[in-house]
Amino acid sequence: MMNKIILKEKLDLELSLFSGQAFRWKKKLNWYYGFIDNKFLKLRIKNNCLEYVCSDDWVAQDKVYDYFGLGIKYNEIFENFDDELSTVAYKKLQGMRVLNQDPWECLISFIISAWSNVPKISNTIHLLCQKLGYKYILDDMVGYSFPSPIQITGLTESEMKSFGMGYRGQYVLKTSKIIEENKILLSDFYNEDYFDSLKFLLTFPGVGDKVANCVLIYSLKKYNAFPVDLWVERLLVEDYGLNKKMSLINKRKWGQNYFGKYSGIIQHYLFHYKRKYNH
DNA sequence: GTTTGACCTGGATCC
DNA sequence: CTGACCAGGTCAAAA
Repeated sequence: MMNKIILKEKLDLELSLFSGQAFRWKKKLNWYYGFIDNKFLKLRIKNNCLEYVCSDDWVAQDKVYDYFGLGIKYNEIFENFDDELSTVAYKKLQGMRVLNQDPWECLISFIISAWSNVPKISNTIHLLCQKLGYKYILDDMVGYSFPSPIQITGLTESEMKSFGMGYRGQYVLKTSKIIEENKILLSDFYNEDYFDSLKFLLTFPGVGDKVANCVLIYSLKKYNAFPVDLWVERLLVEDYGLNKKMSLINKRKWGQNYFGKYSGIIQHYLFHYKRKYNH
C-alpha cells in the first residue's frame, strides 16, 4: 500500500540521504530503500509528494514526517541569517534536510565513523546489521534492522574486527555494555537541553566532541549542535578567517555563536557544500 | 589548557 | 608489485 505526504517545502532525497549523515540507504530505480523507526521501507518523490511503501511492518506517517524534520522551515532559517556563503550553499543544495535518525543507531554509526570514510562506514554497519538484525524483504531488496544494545554485547572483539571496525570495535562494545547495563534510553534526551545531553554523550568510550555533536544534530534534534570535523574546520579557517591553532572545542563554540540557534542545520549545508564544490 | 602520537584497515597514489 | 600514506577522531600521556 502506497502512502503519501504532501510537501510544503522542497525535499531532495538524494541530498538528504547521501550527504554523510546516514549510512545505509540504497537507491534503486528511483526508489530509496532504507529504515525509518527501524522498519524497512522505500521512498520516492512524485508530484510534490513524498510517497512510501512499507515492507512487513507499517511505518506511521508522522514517523516519516519527523525523520525528515518536515516541520522545520528552512526558508525562514536561511532568510533570517545574513551570510553570503550560507546563502550560496542553501541555494545550491535546496531540499537537503537534516535527518532525525534513531539516536542509538546514530551513536554507534558515528563511533564507527571516526577517522574513516563513507563507503567503509556503510560496509561495517551493513555487516553488523546482517549478522544481528531482523531480515526484511521488499521487492527484490533485502534489509536488516539495526541491532539492539543487548544484541551487540553478545559479540566478541574478534567478530567486531571481522566487520572492519578496527580499533573502534572495543568502543562500540563498551558503549553497548554501558547502555545495556544501565538501561539507558537515548530517546530520553529529546527532553534534555543541548549542554546536558552533550555532557552525557561524552562519557561513552569512543565519543568525543565531534561524534557527540553529530548524534545531537542528526538524531536528537539539538539544532544548535555543531560538529567540527576536518571539512568544517577547513571551512572555518579558510572561509571565516579563524586561526588554525584555535582548539576544536573553541571552533565549535565560535560556530554555534556565529551561526546561532540553527547552527547545526547551517553547518550541514556548509559542510556538504565545501565537500562537493569547493575542496 | 595544549600538543602529540598511536590506533585498525581498505583503498588511492606514487614510486 | 611492495610500501608509505591517507581518511568525516578519540584517548592517554606529557620529566
